[in-house]
Amino acid sequence: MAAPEAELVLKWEREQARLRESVKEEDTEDWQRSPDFSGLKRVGGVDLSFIKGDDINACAHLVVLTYPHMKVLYEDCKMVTLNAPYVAGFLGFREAPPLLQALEKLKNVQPNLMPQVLFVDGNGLFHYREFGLACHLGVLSDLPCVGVAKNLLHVEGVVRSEEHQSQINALQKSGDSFPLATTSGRVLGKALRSSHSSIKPVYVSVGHRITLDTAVRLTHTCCLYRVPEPIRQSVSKSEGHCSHPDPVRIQPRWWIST
DNA sequence: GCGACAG
DNA sequence: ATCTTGTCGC
Repeated sequence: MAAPEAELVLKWEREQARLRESVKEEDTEDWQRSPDFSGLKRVGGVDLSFIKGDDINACAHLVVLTYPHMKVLYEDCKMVTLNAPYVAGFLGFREAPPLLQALEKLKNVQPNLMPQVLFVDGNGLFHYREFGLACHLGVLSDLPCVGVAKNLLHVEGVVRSEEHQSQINALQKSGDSFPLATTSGRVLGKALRSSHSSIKPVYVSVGHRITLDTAVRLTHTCCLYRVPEPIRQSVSKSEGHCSHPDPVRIQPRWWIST
């Protein structure tokens, strides 16, 4: 019951190591060098959303927004069935295939709307083996990608310690950040206070074809709220565009006595 | 040894 | 990831 998982994980680890070699940690686009990102017109976001008791069926969502105004240019949502289980550290094998399909579809129907950078819900290089979902999608699509996680993954000495909490408390204003350094000293990501109204940071890391500093700066400019608009709109738009098993219904409020 | 562990 | 309910403040 638990045994077959081990071989799969070994196979996945080898695959991650192989794909890791293709990750580009540099700014490969002209707009990335510009102080105000001039030349950047389209930013994308991808996400999978689930319904309560079901962890194999999901809605794969892709949105493309204008930059810098964050107006919707394109949105696509499709119900998919996932083949791989959720295992922390191997999100890519579960979520990348349907998201790549969505990108492929966009390329076929509206190639002119292909995003110049993609925001991914999850980590990039800030990962056990420096190959999170954002790297996985980046390498396989060859699109610049930024990983933005809402929760801290415990990577090589980076943990939710009192030290970490005090660093969070020191983030005074939107745009402030601190590096996430492993025991060996390598900075794999940054915790960013992305909005004025939220003290809880997001964890930004390189997915592909972008530097960490550019990724953090770009993420900040795409945030109206804590979560960058491309990802936030993917999440919220999934309702109403995907088929839900049951329509909303009124529940009897049994706790009210009459 | 046990638990922690993106979505 | 997803569920739930109220509460607080601008």
